[in-house]
Amino acid sequence: MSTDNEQRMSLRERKKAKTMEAIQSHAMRLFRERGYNSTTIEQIADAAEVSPSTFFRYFPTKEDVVIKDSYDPMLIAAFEAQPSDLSAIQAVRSAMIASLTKFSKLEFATLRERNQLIMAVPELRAATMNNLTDTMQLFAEMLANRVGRSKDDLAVQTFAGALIGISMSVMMYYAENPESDFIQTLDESFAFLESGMQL
Amino acid sequence: MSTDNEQRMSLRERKKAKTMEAIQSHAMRLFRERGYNSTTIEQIADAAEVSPSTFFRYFPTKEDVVIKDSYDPMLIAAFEAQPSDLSAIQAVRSAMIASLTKFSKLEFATLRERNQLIMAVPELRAATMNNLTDTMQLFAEMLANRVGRSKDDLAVQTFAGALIGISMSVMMYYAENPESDFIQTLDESFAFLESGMQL
Amino acid sequence: MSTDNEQRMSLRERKKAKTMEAIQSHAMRLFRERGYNSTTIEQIADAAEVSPSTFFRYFPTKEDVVIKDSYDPMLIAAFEAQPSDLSAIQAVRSAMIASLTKFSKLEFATLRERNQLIMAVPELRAATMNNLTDTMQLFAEMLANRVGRSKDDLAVQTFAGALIGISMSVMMYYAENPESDFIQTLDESFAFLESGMQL
Amino acid sequence: MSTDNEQRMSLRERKKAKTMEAIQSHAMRLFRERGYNSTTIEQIADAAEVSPSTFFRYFPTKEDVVIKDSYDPMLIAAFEAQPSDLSAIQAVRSAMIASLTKFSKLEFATLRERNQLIMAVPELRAATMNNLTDTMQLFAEMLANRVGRSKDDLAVQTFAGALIGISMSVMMYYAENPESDFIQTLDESFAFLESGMQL
DNA sequence: ACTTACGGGACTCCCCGTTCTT
DNA sequence: AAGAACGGGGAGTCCCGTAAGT
Repeated sequence: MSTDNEQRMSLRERKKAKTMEAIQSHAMRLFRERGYNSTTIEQIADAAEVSPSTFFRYFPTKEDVVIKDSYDPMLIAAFEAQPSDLSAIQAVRSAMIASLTKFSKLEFATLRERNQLIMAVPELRAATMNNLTDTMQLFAEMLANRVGRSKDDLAVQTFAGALIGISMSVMMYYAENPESDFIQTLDESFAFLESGMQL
Repeated sequence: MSTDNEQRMSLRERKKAKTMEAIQSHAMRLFRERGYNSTTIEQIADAAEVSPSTFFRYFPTKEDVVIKDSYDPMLIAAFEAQPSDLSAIQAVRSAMIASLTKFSKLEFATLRERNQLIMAVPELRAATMNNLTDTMQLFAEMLANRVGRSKDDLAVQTFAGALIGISMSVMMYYAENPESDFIQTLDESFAFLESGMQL
Repeated sequence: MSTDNEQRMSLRERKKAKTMEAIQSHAMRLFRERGYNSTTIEQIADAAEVSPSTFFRYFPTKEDVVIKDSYDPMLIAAFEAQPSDLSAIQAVRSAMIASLTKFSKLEFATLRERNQLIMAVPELRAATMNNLTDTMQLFAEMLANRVGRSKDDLAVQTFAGALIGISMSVMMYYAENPESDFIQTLDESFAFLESGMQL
Repeated sequence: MSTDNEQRMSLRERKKAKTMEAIQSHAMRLFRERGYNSTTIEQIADAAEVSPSTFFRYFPTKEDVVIKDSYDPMLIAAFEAQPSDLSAIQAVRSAMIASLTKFSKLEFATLRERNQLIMAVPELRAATMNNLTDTMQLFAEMLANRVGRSKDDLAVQTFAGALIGISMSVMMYYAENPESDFIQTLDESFAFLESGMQL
C-alpha cells in the first residue's frame, strides 16, 4: 500500500501528511516502549514536535492513532471486483484474501504489531470492536447489492454479523498466535463457514 | 472480621442491592432525560443520594451502569442443560431461547430500552462490543467442552465468533426495529446459520 | 491605494454588509436552536458559508455577534438635539424616547429577542454590562458638555451612573416581562428618577 | 473583617481555607508582577503548590480569583439593622457607610488594589459588572421588604438600578483617583441622589 | 467504613498569529 | 493583496483513581 501519489499534493497537503505520519509513528513507538495508558498525549505531541491541540486536530481521540485504518475501502473495491458467479461467501472470502495479499512484508509486520497492541489494551479493543459494527453495515450493503436484497433484510444482516464475528475471532487468534499465517487462518475460517460449520 | 449471623449479612446485602438499584435507575432516567455524555457522575450520585465515591464502589466506570448484566451465567446453565444429541448450533440456539423466555414483560421492556441506549451511544456500544469478546471466549469454552476439542482450536473459535457476530447483528436489528420480537428474530437468525447461510 | 470610484466601493461594502448580516442571523438562529455555549464558531461559520477566520474578521469575539449595536451614536445625536431649556434628566429622558421611537415593529422584535438572549447567557450579559461602562462615560461627557462641568466631576459621574443603572434595570425588567412596552417602561423609570425616587 | 472564627473549624476546613487563601494571594501577586492575561492558571497553581484541577475546584473561572467577595452578606446585615424611620435612600446610604467602616487600613489597601486591577482588565470589569446585576436583585429584595412592595415592582427595580449604577460610578472614580477617600466619595454620591440629582 | 479532597489526564473550544494559496 | 488554512496555547469540564481525614 505504498502511496506513490505524493506528487500531486500541494505543499500544504504534503506537510499535513508528514505531520500525521510523525504523530502516528512516534505514538506507536512510545506505546511500545512504555505502554499505551502510561503514554500521555503531551508526550506524544512533544515527541512529534507539535502542540497537544494539533494532536487532537489530527486524531480526535487517543485511540484513533492506533485504530484508524484504510482497510475498508480496499475491501469494498476487491469485493466488487469479484466475478458474479461466486456465491456470497466465496466472494467475501476471495476479496479478503485478495486485498490482504497486497500488503508487503513490512506492512504485515506493522499490522501484526498493531493487532497485538489492540488486543492487549482494553480501550483499543473496545474501539476496534465498535468500528467493526460500521464495517458490518458496510458488508451488509455490499452483500445486499450483490444478491439484490435490502440491507435491512434480516438474513443479510445475520450474514454480515457472522462475517464480522469470524473476523474478530481470527484477529484474536492471530494476536495469541503471532507466528501463524494470518491470511491462511482467515481462509480456513471462511472455508469452515462455507462448509456448514459442523463441529 | 466477625462472620456474624446470616440475617445481618443479608440485611446488609439487601441494602447494598437497593443502593445499586437506586443508582442504576436514576442513572438511566438521567441518561434518557439529558443524554449519556451530558450526564455527569456527580449528577447521578446526587440523584441517588450517595457520594461520587460510592458510585465508583458499585460501578468501576460510568459505562458499567448500563452495561453490567448477568446474562452470561444464565446462558451457560441453559447450555449445559441441553441434551447431548443436539448439534452444537442447535444446542446454542435452544439454550438462548430458553434463557430469554424466562424474562417477564417488564424485564423485556427494560432490556429493550437499555439496548436502544447502548446502540445510540458510541461509548456504550463500544463497551458492550468489548464485553462480547469475553462472551465469545465463554462460548468457545462451552463448545469445546461439548465437542471434546480445545477451546483454542480454530474451528471452535470461528464458531464462537460467528455466534457472537450474529448476536451483535440481532441486537442492532432490535434497536432499529423495537417493535419486532427479539426472541423470534434471534431464532430465525440461528435457523439461517444452521441452514448454511445461503443468500 | 487607488481611491477608485464610489460605485465599486459600495459594491464591496454591500457584500461585506451582507456577509455580516448572514453571520449574525445564522448565529442567532443557532443560539436559539441549541444554546449559546453549545454553538461553536465553526458551526456558525459553516452555516454562513464562510471560514472561521472570516468570522473573526467581522466579529472579534463570539460575544460580539450578539452584543454589537449601533445605538450609542443615535442616542448622542438625539441628546444634542434637545432644547437647552430642559433639565439634564428631562433631556436624557426625551432623547432616549425619541431614538427608540424610530425603530420599526420588526426591529423591536429582533431587539426583544436579543435582549432575552443576552440576559439569559451569563457571558453575554457580562459583555453587555461591560459595554455599559463605556456608554456611561459617553453620558458623562454629554452631560458635562451640557451643564458646563468637567466629565470627571463626581456629580456628573454619579448622574451618569444612575442613568446606566436604571437602563440596566429596565433591560432586565423587559427580559422578564417581554409583553410589556419597553419605551413606556423606560419612560416611567425616568419619571420616577425625576420625581426624587421616593419609595 | 478579620476572621477570628478559625477555631471551630475542623482540620479539613482549615486546610481548605488555607489553600484558598494561598491560591488567591499568589494569584494577586502574579497578576501584579506580570499582568492578568499573561499569568496562566498553571503558573498560579504551581506557585500555590496545587494542581490546576484544584484551582478550578476553588475558583470556577480565572476571573473568580479576583472577583469573589463576601461583601453582599455584610451589606444585607447592615441594611436590616437600620432603624425603620429612615427613608430608603438614607437606609442604604447609612448601611453602606457602616459596613465599609469596618474594614481595617490594610484591608482597604487590598481592596483598592483589587479595584484598580478590576477596572484595568476588561474581563474582570465585565465579570464585576455582571455580578452587580445579582447585587441589584438583592437590593431590590431588601428594599421591597422594607417598603412592603414586590421586588418586581418597577419602582423598586429602578431604585435598585440607580443604586448599582451609582456604585459603579464610584468604583470607577476611585480607580482613577486612588488617593481619594472611598467612603466619603460614596457618601457624597448618595447625598447627591438624595438631594434630587440636580446638575 | 465512608466521605471528601486532590491529582492528573483526555478532551473541547476559543482566539490569535503565521503561513500558504489564489 | 485578500482570504483560507493551519498551528499554538490557554481556559475550562469531566472522569476516575488515590490519599487523606472523620
